[in-house]
Amino acid sequence: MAEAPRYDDSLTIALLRAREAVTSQFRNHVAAGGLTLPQWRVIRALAGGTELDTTTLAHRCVILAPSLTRIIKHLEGRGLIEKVPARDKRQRVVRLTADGEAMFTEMWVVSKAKYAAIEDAFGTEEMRDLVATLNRLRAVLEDKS
Amino acid sequence: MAEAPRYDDSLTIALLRAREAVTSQFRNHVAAGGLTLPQWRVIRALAGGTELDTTTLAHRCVILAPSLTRIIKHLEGRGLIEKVPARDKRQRVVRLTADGEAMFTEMWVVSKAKYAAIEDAFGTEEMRDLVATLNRLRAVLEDKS
DNA sequence: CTTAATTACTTAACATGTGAATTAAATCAG
DNA sequence: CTGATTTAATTCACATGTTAAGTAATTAAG
Repeated sequence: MAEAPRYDDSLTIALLRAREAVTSQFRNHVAAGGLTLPQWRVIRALAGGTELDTTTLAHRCVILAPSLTRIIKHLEGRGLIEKVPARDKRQRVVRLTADGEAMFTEMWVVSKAKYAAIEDAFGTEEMRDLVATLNRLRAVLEDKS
Repeated sequence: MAEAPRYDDSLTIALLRAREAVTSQFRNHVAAGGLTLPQWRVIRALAGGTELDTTTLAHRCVILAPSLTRIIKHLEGRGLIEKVPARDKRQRVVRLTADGEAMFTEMWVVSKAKYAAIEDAFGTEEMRDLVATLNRLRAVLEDKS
């Protein structure tokens, strides 16, 4: 009979749960603005007049290309982002519209406060350490490949 | 003009990337067995003759109920899990079939080795600390609610 | 015992995750 | 300059994430 593996101690499960715990702190807020969390990540990445192509945007927001195609279409339809002509005509470069910047500015106030509250509850130094540890884990795994 | 927020230092992004880095170590392996990662989590949770209702299973595997409904239907159709009569007729209690146990046993060998390799590359103690930290983060956030 | 409230799960609708195949544009070899 | 290769996005097909609504069974209130 196969041993019944511990599961609560699993790194995979711990990461899933932690991610859910953190993102759920923001989900209601961005939903009140009619956005999903992936959509909000895109808005945030473009804030402040930043112009980005799809590949860079996908990487920064941790969204796969097919999903990003749909999200861009959606946000463009809502008038929150717009295309920018690019030298390389294969690329789709986008930026926030004035409405998009306004949406970001309005949401960012509360979003930043929520992030600060998490930092406050968990510990500023502990949080910085955790992010560093997570990035180191990623670096180690990417080297293995 | 809104300040352009740092993004690589974001806890949310770090968690997303770390989760992706870890799960991607297993995705190809379970895909070779015709399974997705959520499906594999279900199989694993039921390994060793464990019988579980949908709610408990959903919690342990970090899968939402509607997704689990579909996954159970899928795995049952493949003959890897089966229903168990329950006193409470609202509940759906399931367990692995003989085929399901065989599938788990076969996949678990490699899966366990891959997990050990991660532990080896990242550090046993560091990994235990990381899991503990992630669980503490979750506890802190759940208290805030 | 009967009905209201609760619980466990399912269904529905839409958004995203994921891998494979496609299309269009840029780059490269000859 | 031409054809082969590579690159950037998109499209397709299917699985899961997410919320809200719906159904059936249990429990609780009277």
